[in-house]
Amino acid sequence: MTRLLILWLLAEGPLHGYRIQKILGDPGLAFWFRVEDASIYAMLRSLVKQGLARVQGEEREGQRPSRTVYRITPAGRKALRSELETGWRALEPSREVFVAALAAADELEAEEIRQLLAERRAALCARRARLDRVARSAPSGLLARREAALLDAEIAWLAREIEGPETNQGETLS
Amino acid sequence: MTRLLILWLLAEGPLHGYRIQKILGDPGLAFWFRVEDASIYAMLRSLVKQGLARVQGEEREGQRPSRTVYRITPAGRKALRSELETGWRALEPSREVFVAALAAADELEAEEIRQLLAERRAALCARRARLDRVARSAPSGLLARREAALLDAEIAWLAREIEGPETNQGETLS
DNA sequence: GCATAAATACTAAAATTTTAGTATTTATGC
DNA sequence: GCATAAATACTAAAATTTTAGTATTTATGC
Repeated sequence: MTRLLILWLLAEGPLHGYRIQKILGDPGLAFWFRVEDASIYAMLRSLVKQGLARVQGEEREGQRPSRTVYRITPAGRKALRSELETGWRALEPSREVFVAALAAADELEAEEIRQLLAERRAALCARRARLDRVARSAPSGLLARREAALLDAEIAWLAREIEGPETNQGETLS
Repeated sequence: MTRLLILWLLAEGPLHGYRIQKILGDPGLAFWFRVEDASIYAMLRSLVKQGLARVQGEEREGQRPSRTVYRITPAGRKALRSELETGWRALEPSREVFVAALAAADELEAEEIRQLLAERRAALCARRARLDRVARSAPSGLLARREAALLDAEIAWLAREIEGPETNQGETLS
């Protein structure tokens, strides 16, 4: 994912690692992605090693440390296209810890679970409210509309789990 | 996530790596998680290193290679509890390549996008059908009901994106 | 004007995940 | 009965991600 994001940014013009840090840290993008600073630099080195990017040169502003500027290569553009196609088609299993925690629900008691689900609902509602504020600066409307649909669905599901066992007639929480 | 899953399985009794492989490979679990074989062995070594598990001994069946059996330690049980609590609370940004690909939608043309979205809808519908078959053997009902809610929401969203631009009056696809 | 905090531009090492195997043993088809 | 495929139980190395920094420069508060 980091690879795809960085190739995508480089496709629009040469950049240095720190600039990429700032771009990905902007609320419009950080809402969706979390890429550690160190991963950016590691990925840039890896792209160069694979011939997908190359060092364009060094830049310096005032007395600040100098910055290494990277530029995408033609091979990098091809790689971006192919990563995009596989990315669009990818149906990956979730890597969320929350999903693993749900699987292990039998380790917790029903009341504890209800409490944690309520906490999650509050957190998701907060994220939903933030989404409305960030949607305008989203890199793509598709992304924002999908996120809204998924958040609404999960919030509705949580409400059913928290309040619903009676209406679900007799279904247990785990 | 691998850490949480393996601690969870070990909490129910001593296991060898290959057994964990088989358990996680069972359709009931593999539907939700994808853990590479090699990660299991690496994680077991890491758990031992951190004192969360220990080697109980070697087992051997017939002429097959011997298996190293691991057992959770009290520290491991504590770690499981704490991973569970943080896992339940975790609100992680997605690591799906698809999301990055959506962000980079501007690299593709509208017609190409429509095509890819249709493919995804088909793939999600297939997964939705499989879910109905697997739900019974899910490690927790919470997991299955959440997945159903999210899949339905994404399928509905895709339908809107694919067919809807006219009804969305003038909204563009990206 | 001086102390403290924040920003700048990174790196090194550890942890984890992925890719690509290995070498043997048992099952299966003809 | 023999060849081939599949299962068993893993390992090594590369790629990637995370954690925890570094050393300087500029901004901010009093």
